[in-house]
Formats: sequence, C-alpha cells, structure tokens
Amino acid sequence: MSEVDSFFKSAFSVDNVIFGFDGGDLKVLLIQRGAPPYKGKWALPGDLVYPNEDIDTAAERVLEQLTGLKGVYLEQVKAFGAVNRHPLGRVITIAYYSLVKTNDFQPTPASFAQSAQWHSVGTVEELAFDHNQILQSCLTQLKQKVRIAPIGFELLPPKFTLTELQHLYEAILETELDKRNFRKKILSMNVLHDLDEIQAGVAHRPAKLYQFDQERYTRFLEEGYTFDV
Amino acid sequence: MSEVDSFFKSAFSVDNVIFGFDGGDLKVLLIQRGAPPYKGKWALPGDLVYPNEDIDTAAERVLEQLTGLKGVYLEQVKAFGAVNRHPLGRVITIAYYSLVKTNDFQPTPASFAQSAQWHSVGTVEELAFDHNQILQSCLTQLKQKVRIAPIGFELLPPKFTLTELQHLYEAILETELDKRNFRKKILSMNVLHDLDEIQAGVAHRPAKLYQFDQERYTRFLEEGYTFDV
DNA sequence: AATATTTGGTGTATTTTAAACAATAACCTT
DNA sequence: AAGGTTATTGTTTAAAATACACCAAATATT
Repeated sequence: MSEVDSFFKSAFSVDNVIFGFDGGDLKVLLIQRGAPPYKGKWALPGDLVYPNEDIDTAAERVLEQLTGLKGVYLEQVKAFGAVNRHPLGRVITIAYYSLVKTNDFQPTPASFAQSAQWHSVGTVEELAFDHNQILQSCLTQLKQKVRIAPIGFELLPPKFTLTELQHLYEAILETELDKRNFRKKILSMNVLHDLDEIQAGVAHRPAKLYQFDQERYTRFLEEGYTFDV
Repeated sequence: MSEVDSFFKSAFSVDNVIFGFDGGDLKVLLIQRGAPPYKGKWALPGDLVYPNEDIDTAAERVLEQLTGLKGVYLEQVKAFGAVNRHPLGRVITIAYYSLVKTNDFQPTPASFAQSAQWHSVGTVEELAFDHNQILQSCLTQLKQKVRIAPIGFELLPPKFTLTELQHLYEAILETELDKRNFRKKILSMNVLHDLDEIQAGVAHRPAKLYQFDQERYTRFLEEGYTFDV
C-alpha cells in the first residue's frame, strides 16, 4: 500500500492572528462567524487551504480577504491538530500571526464572517474552536520575537515618535519601560532614521519623528550585532 | 456549503527529528526509505496521522516505533505545506523534534524503513522530500530552546560530568565555551545535584558526577529566575 | 618507584551591560 | 505672561559577562 492510498477524509486550514496597535492596547482582528459551527461566535479569521495552494499562500489570502493588504509581515507559529478540535470533521489548522497598521485599511468581513472588529488582546472573550489557545500561542511567540527582531515597526505608521514606539513595546511585553533607557537602547542600535520632522497638532511640545531604516539594519547585522530590546 | 463538504483529497503526516548525543557530535536518527517515493534515500522518520489520533500522539507513535521509548522530550516546531513537497499527493507535514539518550535503545527500523542510523547533524547528506529544510528548522529551534530551558540533560545519561555537559552545549550551539565560566554559571543556578560519586574507568583524574534535579529547578523558577546558558 | 600524561577543578580582575534616577526645554492654551 | 503637558537628555551604581592560568588527582609509562 503506498502512502497516498491511505489518505482519509480530512482537511487543513489556516488561522490568522492579525495584530494591530492603536496607540494604547495591542489589538487582534476577530470575525464573527456567519455559519455553523459556532455561528455568531467571535473567531480568528481562517479558511481551508485550497488544493493547489501553499499553506503560507492560504494565510496571505485570508489576510487579504479581510484587510485588502498584501506583503505584510506574516509568520507561521505552529499547527493545532487535536482530533476533536473541529466539531464537524478532522481539520488540523496552521496558525499564523501577522502585523498590520490599523490605519492602512478598514476591515471588510469576508464571505465567512458577519462582521470583523478589533478586540483588545487583554480582554478577548471565549472564541470558537480552540482559537483562544491559538491566540495565546501566537501572542507568546510575538512577545519573544519582537524583542529580537525589528518587527514592532510593522505595527506603527511609517513615521513615529520614540514615545509611540515605547508604548508599543510596553503594550506587547505587558511591562513598563524606563524612558531614558529605552531611548538610549533603541538609538544606540542606529537602525532609526531621524526625519528632522516633528509631530503636528499636539497641544504640547511636539516630538521628533523617526523611521525604521532597512539599510541601516542590514549594516547593523553585517557588523555582527543582534537586535535586542 | 458547509466547511466539511469542501474537504479534498489530502493528508497530513508528522516527521520527527530525533536528536542524540554521543559525547562528540550532535546526532540525528535517520531512516532509509524502503518504499517509493525516494526509495533508498535517507529521510526523517515520519508517518501519516491516523484519523483518530492527535498530531502529538502521532509523533510519539513514530518515535516509539523506532526507539521503543515513551515519555521522551518531544516538541512541535511547525508545519510544512508547500503544494509540491510530496510527489504523490497533497501532504502537509508537522515537524517535531525529540531528545533521546542514545544508550537507552537500539534503533529498530520501522515498517517503512530499511534501516535506521545515527548521522552527525553537521554532515547530513541530501534527504528525501523537504527533510533537509525540516531538519534545519528543528535545529534552529533546538539551539534557541536549549539556552533558555533545561532540556539539554535529556540528551545525557542520568549521571554526567560537567565536562560532558559542556561538550553537549558546545556541540549544539556550535561554539566553544570557557570551562570556568560555564561551570560557574551552571552551578550558580543550583539545579544540579552533586552525587558525591566519581567517574570510573578513565585514565586520568576522574570527574564528579551530577544529576539534573527537577525539584531544585521548580524552586529555581518559583524564585523568579530563568534558566540561561 | 619515579615520571609523564591527561583531564578535573578553581578565583580574580576587567569590561560590558543593565538599572535607577530628575531636571530643563519646547510647544500649546488660556 | 503664566501654566500645562510632553520631549529630551546624562550620570551613577549594580550586575553580568568575559578573559585568563595554575595546581590536583588519577592512570600509564619507563
């Protein structure tokens, strides 16, 4: 018997934990299911993987259906494959998380969803399937990764202030950071470009705007350094 | 159309990167495939997941078939799901790695294998499927994990010397460590139990034997410390 | 028995990194 | 002009990482 003869009725899906940041809380984009099972429940956006589709591509597709965005930061976390995780059949799912700028789009509910909304990660209710567990895994992975790779910038607009950046890290890491030490550390890595611009429209001293500089980061790596917050 | 109606011909498997250590090199247990595709090629041990089997259970089963071992350290890494990764159909695979003591068993080739042998991780040849890529991912993950969790001990016999432990870390991390600093660091964490025994049968000054002490490690964590090599 | 060989075991000084901490500057509002 | 609010900056201290060399204890050799 060859391996392919023993295929059985089964499927695989991708689920995507889409993270966003609004300046205060870390957010996750959830959909409200429009069909059973778990109709009406909040869930992670996901879909079955098409026969001729790489799993990474499927995750990109789910993201684009909901946000219209392409080319955003997307990373696989792991597979979830308990026998009874899906009430209607054997479906294992591959979990991904992605980082988007909330101002870049308005969520448009995909075919499988009644609505799509941002939820604060800290106060997410009970979700469909094993999605709370998936969210937790993705969050854990994000927390680790954001400290050793310059991916936090994906959640901010192209131009940002150091205080905004600090608040982002504080939201993700769920900790408070010392302002002076944070700025020292970030600036010493020399991966930010000082735009010589300042904030407009604030009722106080405006802050300088910075940009993440990919070329500087490449040089930073070439010199043997590692990103570390 | 419900989700389960759209199931298509597909399957999922698990592949297991079984790591071992012989005092010198980090090893991986490979099987030689006994059936097409890739008949005769070296590959990671793996199998299709049974319909009523959790994916973690499938990985444990593959491990036990080959080694006879149960209750071994086993961790999922990620899924691999490129469309054409399997020449005979759509098969995504979930990669696991496990850590075993090479002296605990003799590899017994499973049904799907002609033979099973330890290979040095550094000199692994071209493997079947995308198994080189899977091995690489698991190795990367092991390197990260072994520094922040006390899992290296899983590769050593219950009683070991500090030099053996150091050589293990050097093999995994592919770096040289300073003897005095290494011993200072490990012993200062206070998770090893000094057995008051010494090596026998060596042609030089015998070293003291130690044991990893789970209770001490639990206490270590409770006091807010984190394992770090 | 003496000597050689091999690996085990130990401490200190230096450098680097992390942490704690507060005053002045710049802009806006009233 | 005064008051409110956030931005910006440096030093001191503690902790951690790194670099580094000699003596001890066993077996093997002569």
